[in-house]
Order: sequence, then structure tokens, then C-alpha cells
Amino acid sequence: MDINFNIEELIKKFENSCHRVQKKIFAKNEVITSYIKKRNQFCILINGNADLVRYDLNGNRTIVEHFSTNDVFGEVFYTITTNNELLVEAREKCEVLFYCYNDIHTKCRTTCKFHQELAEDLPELILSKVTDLNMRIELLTKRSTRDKLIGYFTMLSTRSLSKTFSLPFSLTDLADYLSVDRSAMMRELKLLKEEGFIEKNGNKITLLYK
Amino acid sequence: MDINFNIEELIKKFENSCHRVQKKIFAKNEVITSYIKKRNQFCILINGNADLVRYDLNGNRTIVEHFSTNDVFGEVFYTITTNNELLVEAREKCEVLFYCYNDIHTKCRTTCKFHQELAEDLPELILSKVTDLNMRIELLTKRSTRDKLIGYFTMLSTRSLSKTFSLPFSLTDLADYLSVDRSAMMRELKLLKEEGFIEKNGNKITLLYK
DNA sequence: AGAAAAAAGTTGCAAATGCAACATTGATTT
DNA sequence: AAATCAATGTTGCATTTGCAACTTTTTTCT
Repeated sequence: MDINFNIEELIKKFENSCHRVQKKIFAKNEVITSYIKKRNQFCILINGNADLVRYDLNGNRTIVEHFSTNDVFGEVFYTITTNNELLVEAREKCEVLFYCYNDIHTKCRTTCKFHQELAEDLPELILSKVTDLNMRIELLTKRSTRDKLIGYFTMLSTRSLSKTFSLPFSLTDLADYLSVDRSAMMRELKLLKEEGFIEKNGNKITLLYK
Repeated sequence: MDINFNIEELIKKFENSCHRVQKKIFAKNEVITSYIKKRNQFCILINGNADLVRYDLNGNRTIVEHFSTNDVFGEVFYTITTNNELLVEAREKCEVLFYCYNDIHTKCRTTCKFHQELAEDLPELILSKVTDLNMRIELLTKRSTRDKLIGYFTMLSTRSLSKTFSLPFSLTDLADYLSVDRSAMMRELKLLKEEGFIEKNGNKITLLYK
């Protein structure tokens, strides 16, 4: 599958064609959107890094998804079944495009160029999201912390086409992403180093197995 | 968001218009497809129930996804990062539509009516899959077996608009779906009954909390 | 209807994980 | 440059979970 969707081009077109779309800029740690308050919103992260975060009743924080440049997110992708708070938080300065999902297939299709093109490329955009989510599920269904770590590292290694790669997360956030206790994860990480499975220098990891 | 995609109608059209699509029928327990052997395949389950199942190296079985009528699945949704086997297994008699994802946006768009319409409705189809996957992740990131069970029951209750609902799984399969040990799950289920959170008769569950 | 297989239910014990409370290092702010 | 805050790293202990080995009940097959 080859995704030939070019978001840069699309944005250029939007800027002098469609006025139903909003572009906003957020500073580090600002809340970009809340999944409880808004509905039917569809967002594209043009620039930056952000996380979809859930806080449960016991105060546990979970990074539900991690977004980087060109990722899509928003409430259309989410059916709320819990009463937990779901927030998208900027981890650094972020540029975000907002608009209403309904607009895509209804009004704009025939009117503005931006929406027309987006409608065409939408399957690709969403599809790449599906593959991300499936990968995430693959990780989360692993039975032990060790298997989750190894699974995650293997994925990063495959993506970067190298045995050595850097973590996109702090270790604290990685624990929240893998949905395990941080100290338990640190313990397991230490064992993986001691047993010679991995090497770690700063936020760079090297796989030594296989 | 309202999904007005009518798959029945679409299939009727396909049957006398497009010859690039295959319809096959599977008996219970047959393997519908393997995610390692094939690539770029896109499937619609017209009728029946099936599971996407993973067997890991320790012999653990995980139900990665559960499909029922009108669900879509296939390798296009999946970037293989592991060497575990991923199979779609029929849990009962299934009718399945197969075709190649690439066809959707390339050749068929201008030629056959079936693909043309499917291309239009594809965002909706995939989007509903994304909401399912997000719900799944929400469950899997819960920290304890108890929270997973309660989360799952709450979701079923919300969907059926009733405090009483029936489980779509056997308990054995539910454990594989929630990615926990079956006996540990049974123990927790017993506690939930004893502590008055739920009632259970056969495969019917009633929520007693809130 | 009877046999066989699958699912449900139970339990003791070992291992993994979470929790809490720290010390240490590194980064950011004033 | 010092102070503050965040991230990393460590450990003991309690709790949860997984594993293995069963029995009982329900379903499926011939």
C-alpha cells in the first residue's frame, strides 16, 4: 500500500480556498481538544507532537495515542463509552487544522477544492490510522511487560530499518503508552540490559537479539 | 455521525456488475484468510461471525478482533511487525467478499459500479472500524482484570441500551479478547458477583452498579 | 441416547506486577 | 549560578495475575 497523500500541497490549497476550516497554534502542554465537550470534529496535526491522554478515576494516566506530523485525530474516530476524561495535549508547539467531519461528504464536496481533495484522500488517511491502531493492539495484548517492551522495540527497529533507534517517548510516557507501571517497566528494562537483549545509551536503544 | 452505507444493496449491484470480486462461503472453524501469506486483501463479512486470532510463541491465543455481519477486515488494515501467525477463523458459517484494495482507487473507479460506490462509502466503513479499535484500546489499557471486565460490560450495556445483555463470546474467548488468563478472569467474575456488582444467568449479564 | 469434546468453574502456589517511597541525575527557569 | 522541577533509576513489600491441575456442567457429534 502506497500512500501518496501530500498534506503540504493540500494545506496550500486550503489557505486560499476554504473558510470553513480553522488553523490554530498551540504551545507546549496546552490542551488542543477534549473528546467529551466536542463532537464530530476532525483534526490534522500539521506540525508538532501531541498525545491523546486519558485520566481514570484512580488518577492513572494513559497515553491512548501518540500523534506526530500529518496524523489525524478527533472525536469522529471515537465513540465515548466511558466517563473518563480524554484530552489531546500538545507536547511541543503544534499547528492544528480543525473542521467538522460532516462537511466532508455533504456540502463541501461540490463547492471547495480543499474538501473535495480531502474527501478523495480520506480513505488513505484513515487507513494509515487503522494500521497504527492495530499495531497498538498487538502490543497491548502481549501478556507481559517484557513482551510489550520487546514488541515495541522491534517495531521501532523495523520502522527505522536499524538495530539502533531513539525512543519517541520519555520512559515515563512509554510506561503510560504500554499501560504498565513505570517502576515495574524500569525493572524489566534493567533485566533486558543485564541479560544482553538490549543496550541503552540515553534515549537510544540497540537490539542485540536475533 | 450517521452511517447510511447499505451493504445489501451494494452486494446486489456487485453480483451483476463486477467480476474482480470473489464471494466465498466458509464452514465453522475454517480459516478464512491468513495475514502472513496474503497482502493487500480487503474483505467484507456479509454474513456470520469470525475472529482475527493470534497464536504467539508460548502458545497463547489472543482474539485480536471479533467480526460480525458487515465488518471489514483484511491485510490492508494491518502492518505486520511480528512473526506470529494471524488467522481469521470462522466461528460459524460465513459468507465473505474478497478483493484487492488497490483496485478501489485505481482501475475500477471509472469502470464498474460496485467499486465506484464502494470507493465513496469506504471512509464510513473504515471509520466505523476505527471507533471499534479505539474502544478496544480503551479496554486493553485498563490496568486490572476487574476494570477490563467492568469496562467491557459497560460498553455492552450502553450498546444494547439495557442493564441486561448477553455476551457475544464464550468466557474462554472473552479471556482471550481481554488478554487475561481465563482462570484469573473467572476468579474476578466470581468476586464481582459476590460483591454485588453484577448478576449472571447463562450468558446473560445484568449490571447492578450505578 | 450415549459418548466425546468443549466450556465453565475452582483452587493452591509461584511469578509478575503494582505501589510507595526513596535517591540520583538531568533539564529548565529566574 | 542556584534553585526548582521533571525524569530516571532503585528497592521492599503487598497484591494481582498466571499457571497447572483438577471437577462439573453443557454442548456437539455419531
